[in-house]
Amino acid sequence: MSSKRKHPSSEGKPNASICELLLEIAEYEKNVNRNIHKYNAYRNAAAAVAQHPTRIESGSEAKKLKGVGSKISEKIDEFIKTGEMSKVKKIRGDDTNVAITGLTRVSGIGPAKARELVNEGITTIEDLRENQDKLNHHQIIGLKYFDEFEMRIPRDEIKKIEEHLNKYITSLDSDYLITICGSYRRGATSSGDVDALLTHPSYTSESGKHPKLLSQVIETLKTNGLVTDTLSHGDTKFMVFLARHYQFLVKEIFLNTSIISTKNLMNVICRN
DNA sequence: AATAGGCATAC
DNA sequence: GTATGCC
Repeated sequence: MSSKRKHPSSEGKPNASICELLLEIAEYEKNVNRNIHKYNAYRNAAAAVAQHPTRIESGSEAKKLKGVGSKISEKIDEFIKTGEMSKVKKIRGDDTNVAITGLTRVSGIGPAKARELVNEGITTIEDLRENQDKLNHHQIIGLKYFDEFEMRIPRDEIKKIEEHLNKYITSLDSDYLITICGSYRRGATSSGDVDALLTHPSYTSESGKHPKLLSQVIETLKTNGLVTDTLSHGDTKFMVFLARHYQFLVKEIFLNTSIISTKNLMNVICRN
């Protein structure tokens, strides 16, 4: 009897390294070459490879998978024989690719903005700090909290955030309810951000929009020091940074939080 | 694993 | 108003 327990490294994902390399090429095609079709092709191939239950032994074996054609199977073959893909080696050494990928780490900067900046000679985060006039509000906040944005948020801390959010919004109206969704709701032990759903029994999609209500909520969270910066703010959805004070107030960290509408709720809840 | 839709911005 | 980028 082979163990019931999974062996994540060997048994679980036998082709993980091939998969990762294909995804790296996919990102390159999207971000640098604006080639969404090649991007999709590499993503499809990576998904097929990831799904394959046994270790792929040759390019021709890979080619049998739906989504893996001649070019990608050649790359897989090269990897199996030499331990690397020359294409990946090349894109890792491509200055433009490195710059674009780096700038994309800033919240609010996607491939299009990153390309634009690189074309102007702005290639690093340091360059960005000198050229904030080229950024919109969201991107400036993304740069300001660059490090905080990349932090993971432990589950038990999100639980505390949920309590704080509920405490403050119920002081506005006791019928408000905050529910944390996203990866937290799916049981993750840590999350990249906090997705919060705000509901109230009297304010539904049937009862029309209530643009003032969301403004009140944000105002309250600001007054209590929980919200420090606003990235976007509409009638039904807003994105903010939340401040969380560590013990002794030695350190503050900021969390990217989006408060989502009932429509988006379906997106958040349905992915499992 | 992939997608949907709200908000910001430029035109 | 419409299109695009971003999350």
